[in-house]
Amino acid sequence: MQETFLKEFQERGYFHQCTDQYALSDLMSKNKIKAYIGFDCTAPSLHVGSLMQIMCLRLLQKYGHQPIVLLGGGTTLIGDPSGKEETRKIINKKEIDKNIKSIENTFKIFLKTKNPKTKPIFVNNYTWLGKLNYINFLRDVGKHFTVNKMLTFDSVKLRLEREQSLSYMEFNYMMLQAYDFHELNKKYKCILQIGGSDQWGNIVNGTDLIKRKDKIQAYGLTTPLITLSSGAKMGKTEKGAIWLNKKMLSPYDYWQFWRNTDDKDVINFLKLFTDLDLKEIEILKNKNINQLKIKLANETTNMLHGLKAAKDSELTAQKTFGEKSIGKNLPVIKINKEIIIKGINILDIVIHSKLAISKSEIRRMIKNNGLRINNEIITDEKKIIDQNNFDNDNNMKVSHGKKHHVIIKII
RNA sequence: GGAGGGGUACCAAAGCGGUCAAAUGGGGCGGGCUGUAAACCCGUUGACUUCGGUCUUCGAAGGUUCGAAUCCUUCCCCCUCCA
Repeated sequence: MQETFLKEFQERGYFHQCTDQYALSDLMSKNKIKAYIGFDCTAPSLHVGSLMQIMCLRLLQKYGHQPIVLLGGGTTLIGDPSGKEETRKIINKKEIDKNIKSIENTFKIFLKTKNPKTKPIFVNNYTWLGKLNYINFLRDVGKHFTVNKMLTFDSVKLRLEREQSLSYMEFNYMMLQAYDFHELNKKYKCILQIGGSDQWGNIVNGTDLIKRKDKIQAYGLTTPLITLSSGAKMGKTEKGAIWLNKKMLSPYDYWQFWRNTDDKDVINFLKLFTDLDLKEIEILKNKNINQLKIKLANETTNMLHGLKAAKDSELTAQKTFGEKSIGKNLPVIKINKEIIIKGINILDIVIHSKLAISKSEIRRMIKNNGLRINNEIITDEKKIIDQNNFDNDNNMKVSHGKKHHVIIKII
């Protein structure tokens, strides 16, 4: 079998379902196509949960196909009920537009933008959805949908079964997404939509609509939902989402996220989230698991934040966890010289460091031996911090547990 | 519109006049073991505190009471059945 998009797609573990695998494979090995993935714009950044989709777009480029990135300015106004147990809060258009700009920048990092044949086409479905006329839409598009069938889709069925309310607005979401596909097909000859497995229903509706309305065969392809070995959903952690944006999550924290991957997930993640050759990964398998995690963290961080950020993060981690010294990529919090000369209570300086949000929390940390200054466990909540706690470079390290460290620097 | 059920901390869920800052489980955080892993064990999980206590919290606002998450009134929201 020749090297094709679909082959690597499967080998890397991106494949879940396809409307017609063989026909699509055939088409894609003979022609260069355009394929699209839609993204929600509910936040100013995507998070790791969307990374696999982004990797799919990169793979399209690798094989000479052109990705269309649909930023759902219109559909985000409605809210996709797929995979959600309850209605999301509705956000306004202004906010969405701001989010779109920010997210678009992320794509420009992940995707190659030079080659005119494969550079991503950015579209915002508000452009066409915003103009729709209700009566016309019902006549043109609505007639192709039966409520009987719509009720059988998981996004609807699950809500009904769980007795969670589903508004009429959300109920219409799948029609809008189907219409998006039709629109992109008409405008750009886009023939394939890719999405997470929870998008299957929405995608199939799109191919159906195109078939009925335009008599064109379009395809749908879905990726599996990635859950960690622990069963948790990818992308959301205790501290919040793993954002693909350095303003919202520092490169060091991003690196740490990957560094802390469960043993059982490491090889899969190398396949899913790095560009490493599959043969290379095969060889790497025998390496020390912690070396592999570092490799994974370096590759992923490099892809998003650049080589320097990846290397700095590795070095900082090495210093922090290996030598227990101070690495430069740790977050730095500044403090005024006068405050330190006077002396400041340990509780106040930890609040200042943002490692905790309340003094009670710090008292608890101290009680549980979880707070350290320069690697020394703090046992007295009345301790006063002054110049003597800082090194020659005016730095002091504050640690919350083993993993959370901050540098306090006198200015 | 009618009848019923319900809204409790991050989530689920108990409590139904004082012993309630509120059982229990999950999640989170910390500690131990280890490899910055998993599993397991232990502690902790409203805020402030001079560690004596003080303040705020059981959908919202009022009221009864020495005392309310618990009783009453009004309002808001959710669910089920009927129309």
